[in-house]
Amino acid sequence: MSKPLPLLVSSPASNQALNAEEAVELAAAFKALGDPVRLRLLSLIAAHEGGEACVCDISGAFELTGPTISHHLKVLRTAGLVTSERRGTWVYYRARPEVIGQLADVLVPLGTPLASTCAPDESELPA
Amino acid sequence: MSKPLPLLVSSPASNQALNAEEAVELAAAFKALGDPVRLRLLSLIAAHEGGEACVCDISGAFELTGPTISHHLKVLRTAGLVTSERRGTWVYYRARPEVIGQLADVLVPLGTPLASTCAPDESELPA
DNA sequence: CCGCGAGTTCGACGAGCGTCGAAGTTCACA
DNA sequence: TGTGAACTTCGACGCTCGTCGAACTCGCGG
Repeated sequence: MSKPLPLLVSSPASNQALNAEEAVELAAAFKALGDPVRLRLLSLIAAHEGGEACVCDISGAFELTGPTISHHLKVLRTAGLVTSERRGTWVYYRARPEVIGQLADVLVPLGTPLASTCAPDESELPA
Repeated sequence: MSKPLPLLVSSPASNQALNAEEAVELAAAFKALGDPVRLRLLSLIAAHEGGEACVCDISGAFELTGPTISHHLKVLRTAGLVTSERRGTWVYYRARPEVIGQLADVLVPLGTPLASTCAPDESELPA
């Protein structure tokens, strides 16, 4: 693994539409969230005491085999949504708030179509 | 099509982990966003004048055939992320802020593992 | 050194997804 | 009435994905 942390590069400024490259990066992250198991895994990790959890802590919540859980965790890790660290016998996973926060930042403007810069007409000026 | 608007049912309260049902609903929406084309489509629709766009307005941004664009729009519509309305010759798409906002609301607590509900002081290290 | 428990990797199988061309539908306009 | 434009639906093609069992790696305890 020589992966230098897949931090997204999406440019900060815009109620503008995403360009193709940004979309590819972001879609990869959203795709990782597009599975119920992975979404719960991430949720369980984030909600766990100390913000981290080892596999044995959370695998009991699923009726899936070990390899499958491991596979999903790998997808989350490759997408940059979690980090993993081995400590003795156990491997601990931890969410990456910066990356997840970027995804939320992308959704917010899509959920507020009329806000921000747009046309300075009579709509709703922030005074 | 007898689809009564797939509004998500996810319960509002929780820095708690998602349950299985919530995860299935939310993952379906995230999966719809897990494709670069669909992400850009949604972005283009939301960024378009008036918050709506007809297919011919946005299909030029892709090197894809009409059927493919139509397919992706259908996925977005089935996921509840957009609505469509025919007006004369053209079909106009519009983002659904309530649904998209729910997705953002799910990501925010995952991106702020230590914050959440109580504990009004931001003592980062509880031990 | 040896065995065990925790996770990961490997290989395979079926289901699902993205894409296209062709055909169908709906509306406007002459 | 009929011709064309704007989408959508249909059927098909490869490729990807989620899942599993088996085999492998790593670290601890005896």
